[in-house]
Amino acid sequence: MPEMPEVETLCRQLRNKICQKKITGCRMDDAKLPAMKNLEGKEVIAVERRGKTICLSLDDESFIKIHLRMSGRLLWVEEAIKPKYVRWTLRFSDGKILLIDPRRFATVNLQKTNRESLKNDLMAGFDEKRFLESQAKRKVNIKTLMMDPKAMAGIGNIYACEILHRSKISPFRKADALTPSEWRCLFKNAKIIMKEAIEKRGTSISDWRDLYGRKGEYQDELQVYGREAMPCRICGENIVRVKQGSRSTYYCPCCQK
DNA sequence: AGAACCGCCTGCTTGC
DNA sequence: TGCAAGCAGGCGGTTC
Repeated sequence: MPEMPEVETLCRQLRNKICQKKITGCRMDDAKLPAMKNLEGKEVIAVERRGKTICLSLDDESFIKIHLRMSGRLLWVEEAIKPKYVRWTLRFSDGKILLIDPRRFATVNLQKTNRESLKNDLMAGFDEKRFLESQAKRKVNIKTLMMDPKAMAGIGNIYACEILHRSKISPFRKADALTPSEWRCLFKNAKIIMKEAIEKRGTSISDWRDLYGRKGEYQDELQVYGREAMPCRICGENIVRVKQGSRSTYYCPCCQK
């Protein structure tokens, strides 16, 4: 499932592929998605990531917002092929972008404003002081907090598990019990892991593919996610999986306190 | 107000 | 083998 590194990978590839190009057509193939009329002739002037949202800025000051949710993918296609589960097509003169989404959770829409904040995006304008003022007193599990998009945008289940493991913090700890040095450690490792995962073009543990259909390589670096009953690469203790809310959390009971 | 829970979706895996 | 149940989970909305 696409999280920040995967969405960032797509944004970088989209930027190279469609900036300064004019849209030549748009087609919805899912009645759930809103019709987006009169896109023909508009030019894409920028591609931005805000949390896990992809923003295509157009030359008339409107924005196409794409959120891939669980199973969404974007694929650049130049030939006349038609994969399964195509929900939306955006055409350019030299090819087209397909939104492929078996589970139909992904959303696409046209907006007049770009109001997603960057202040809670770890790799953009993240404001640690502001974050701690608003979040550090909360009585939720630290892992739940990390996955709250209003608190920390872009972190999903895989990277939340990985960041906590590298920070040696138990996923059961309440946010209001973390010490200042633990928060610093968490922010630092989150940024490091995001950077490493972006360099590897994301984690293809299941169906993630980049704009050109290629797998990422960060799945080879995972320390805990998907490694239930396998030995921790740090201490050798078996990795444990538990349910937190409705989500699987993987952690090392020996390393993470 | 804040924490917990629900519903949207459907392909794939597991169990009888 | 076949079918049903269970699972994957981001996130906005609802409930407690």
